Amino acid sequence: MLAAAGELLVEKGEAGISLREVARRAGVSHNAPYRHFPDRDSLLAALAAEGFDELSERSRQADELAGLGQCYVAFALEQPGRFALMFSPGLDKSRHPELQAAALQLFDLLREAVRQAAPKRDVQIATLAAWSLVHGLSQLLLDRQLSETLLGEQPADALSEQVTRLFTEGLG
Amino acid sequence: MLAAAGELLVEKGEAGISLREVARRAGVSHNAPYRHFPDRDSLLAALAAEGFDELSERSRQADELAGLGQCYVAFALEQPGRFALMFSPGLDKSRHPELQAAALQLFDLLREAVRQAAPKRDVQIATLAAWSLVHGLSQLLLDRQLSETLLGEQPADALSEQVTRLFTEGLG
DNA sequence: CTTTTATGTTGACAACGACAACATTATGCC
DNA sequence: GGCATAATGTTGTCGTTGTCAACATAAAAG
Repeated sequence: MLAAAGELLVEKGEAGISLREVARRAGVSHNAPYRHFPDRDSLLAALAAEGFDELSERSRQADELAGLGQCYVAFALEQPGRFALMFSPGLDKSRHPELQAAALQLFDLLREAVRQAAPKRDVQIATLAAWSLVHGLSQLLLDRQLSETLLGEQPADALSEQVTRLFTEGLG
Repeated sequence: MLAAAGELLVEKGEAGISLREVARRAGVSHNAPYRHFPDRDSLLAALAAEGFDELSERSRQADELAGLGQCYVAFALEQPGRFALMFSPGLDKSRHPELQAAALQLFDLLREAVRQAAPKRDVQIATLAAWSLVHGLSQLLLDRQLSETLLGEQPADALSEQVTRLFTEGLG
């Protein structure tokens, strides 16, 4: 189920995921998914949680704060549909505890990296700022219409590097 | 139509907007909306464009860069549904030129404010960073599950003030 | 006054999420 | 082995939705 839904997510985005099409791709009847997920939102939540887990896994392999930021932006650009789903306002994290847990795990990682990079700063504020920066940057880069007109032709990873450097310089 | 859709947006969010319910609230038949919008996405695009226009209007009344950032975050918190819609990944801005224009107008405003606040910086990078910061901050604050656990009890506007100040200090 | 245009209506269709009832398979226990 | 229980899959159905087509009406233009 999750594999089929993942394909759909890549092909058509969040709105293109229907339980019936998932079932069709999995080669089962139109109601089989209900034996694994109580409703459509729960399937989406599981997909989103997968995303948080994968991003956490990748983040663990980045050593410093700047690398973690690059990691974040790179993930968003590689898997735009998954990224959008992870922060979809329609998905109420409070009703899907395993999704909430997966998200918090990622943010704990980020907080630790910030703590190590800027021990003198208020960790709360600095973490908030760091996350805001990489998350907002990802969103802007994904919004291709805006990025093309607003930000010339530079490749995305160059931009993300410059922005994150501007930030880490400001911290020190 | 737009008024009825706006109500629905506030009450149930983007996913809760159906053309038929909009028609119902407007007191017309289920297909009347198609005389004004070719499809559902076009109605959403018009709603989103309204949001960009309103935010641009407000931003014009803020004088300095920091105030503009506060303005952005405040708007997102006041009208979460509208804000989410404005940046909904499902809405292809390239297929709705008036939406794209409304969005670009807002970003031009931001760029001018950045140019004035930090004349020595690379305007492109600084604007990108500034937008990323306020946008990401808005998203994090809207994601209540994350904000409650990650950021203690501080009121949102206090957080946004501290974060924007951290950023403007870093610029100078 | 007539023609065109804007707007609204009715009816239909396929797809969807969700529910209920039933069938099948697997698993654990004796 | 054999049987009970849970897990999983299926068929059928309902209400809702987006969208299309055909038709009706009102407003505006000539």
